[in-house]
Amino acid sequence: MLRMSTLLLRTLREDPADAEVPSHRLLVRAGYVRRVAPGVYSWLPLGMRMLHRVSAVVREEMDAIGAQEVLFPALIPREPYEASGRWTEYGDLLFRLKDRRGNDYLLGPTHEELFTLMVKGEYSSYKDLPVMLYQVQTKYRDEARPRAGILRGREFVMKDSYSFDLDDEGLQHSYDLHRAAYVRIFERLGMDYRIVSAVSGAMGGSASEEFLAPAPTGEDSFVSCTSCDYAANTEAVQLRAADPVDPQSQPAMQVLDTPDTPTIETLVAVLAEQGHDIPASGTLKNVVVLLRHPDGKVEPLVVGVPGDRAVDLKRLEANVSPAEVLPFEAFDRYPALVKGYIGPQELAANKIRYVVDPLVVPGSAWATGANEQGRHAVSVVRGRDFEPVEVVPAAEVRAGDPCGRCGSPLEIGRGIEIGHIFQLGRKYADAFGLDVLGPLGKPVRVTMGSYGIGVSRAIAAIAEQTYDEKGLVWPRSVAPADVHVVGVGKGDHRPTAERIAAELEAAGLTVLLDDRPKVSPGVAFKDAELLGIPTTVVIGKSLEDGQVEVRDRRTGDARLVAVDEAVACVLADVRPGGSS
RNA sequence: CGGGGCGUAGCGUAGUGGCUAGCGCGCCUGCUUUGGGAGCAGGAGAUCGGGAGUUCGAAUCUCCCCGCCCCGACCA
Repeated sequence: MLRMSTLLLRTLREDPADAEVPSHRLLVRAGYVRRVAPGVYSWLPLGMRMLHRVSAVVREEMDAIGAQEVLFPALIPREPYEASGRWTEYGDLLFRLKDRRGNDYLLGPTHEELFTLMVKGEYSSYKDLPVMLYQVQTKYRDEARPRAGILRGREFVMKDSYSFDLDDEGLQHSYDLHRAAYVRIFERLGMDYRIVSAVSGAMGGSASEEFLAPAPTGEDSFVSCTSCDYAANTEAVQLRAADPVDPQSQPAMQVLDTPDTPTIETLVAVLAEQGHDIPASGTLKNVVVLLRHPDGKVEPLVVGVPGDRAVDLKRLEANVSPAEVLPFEAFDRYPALVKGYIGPQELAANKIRYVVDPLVVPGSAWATGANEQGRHAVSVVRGRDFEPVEVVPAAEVRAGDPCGRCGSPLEIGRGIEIGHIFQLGRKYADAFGLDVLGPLGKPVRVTMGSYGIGVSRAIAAIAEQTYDEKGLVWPRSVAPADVHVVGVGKGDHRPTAERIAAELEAAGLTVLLDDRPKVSPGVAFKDAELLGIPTTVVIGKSLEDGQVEVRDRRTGDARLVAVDEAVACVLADVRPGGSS
């Protein structure tokens, strides 16, 4: 039994000044977590219980698909990450440290390397596969900007698992098992979630899906179709583009004097004055970014998008991964790039890479820069006047854009990434030479999948989805206790509260008992609401009539029941099916 | 990395050169109170982020440093 008289818990009457998002504010106020450093939090007893409960759900479902739990160190020597290339690829995101002898170590951001090495070290036959391993462990990432409390921390608890298969078919099977397990996990956690297509990103590999918890404070934006079941991270979305046009059917390119038109807005106005009625969506905006490749090489990249849209840098970066996108400023070193008047016509001749968004379809005609100060060109046609080296989705996606699958309008939402599953392929198997001997006596290169759930983040995400103006409102499956027993007033209220609490505990429930001496009813009620335990039993003035009150935190519903029926009544609420 | 804001007790804050740094919450002692963040009385708790400087006198002015929070990472 959790007794509030002795529980390490102090609720705050006021919001902490440094917390903005609801989950952060409430988890601190309700005494679940405390900040130790930016993005680094301590978990107090109630928060710790939640970590345990969420982890338990995750473990049960992972075990159920046959995954085996292991535990790797968080403190890892440099060598494995050197071998995979991530010692450099991860850049500043990696926490690095040295031991007393000057040897390099890191705090693990994810553990592909060590899992791969473990399988390589223990297994050597195709008969050993497939195998799935997982751990629940603390991860470290030196985020540029930790934010929102435990939603994006630099230290966080993650379940990561990895599958090892002989072939693509096996990988698909392992992936499907994980996907189904994740569905069960997030259902059991009582979360609202969406499965969206994702870009596999820096990890390499092919199929990839994210589990997003829709919430206004989420950092990811995703689109979902209003008529079919297509949903995707905005970075990965495929829009329906217009059909290609025959370039020869377009009028000839024409260069115009357009003084003082460094922006799309000014350009459209000046073109209109000159009799060219071209909307912003008919202009071609050419944005220069700096691309940094994994080998350290840096080059400018010009990206063409319709002028009425911004370049979505996250989407661009996701689609040029593993290269990194940086702001470009060195116009003085590239005279071919005339700031404000860039057009794609001469970029190839100047050996500058030019890519376009799929919205810039083959044969389409555009008004764009003429690569001279104060001049633009109209009827500049893809496939005749310029040709991109590649088509890269990079334009901002807007609500109402056509679904790539069915053409219906898309809607946009924000979500918190709580899970990510993807088919890694052989990147790490190649890096470490992970082979097993096949049935024909020849080595077979193993193929891998990688699957993660943010355990601590899930707690914050649940808070974001369920809180109300009074405080936290936990789903039963993760709440730090099943029932909160509050005894207020004098006389025999307290002994009765003790008795009911003991009976509830004997029935197998986790009970939080407010047995603090001398707290006023108001304080006890406010705290109960702030803490968010799903059911509260109030033993108070109605005891004179032989009744106690059973409250539902989520609905606010309160019922008076006879003292003798209180335990049965609570049990019926906590375990609706009557099972244990 | 850029921009903005902020550092005063465990938490929230007041205090623009002048006496012993004030208030609320929380905490301790006593009495009263007990269905919606109780009352009275007494108390503990602060190197005012750090350093240097100006001054008879600095939380307050100057300089440097450190830390934190938020926003932005592009608009050609």
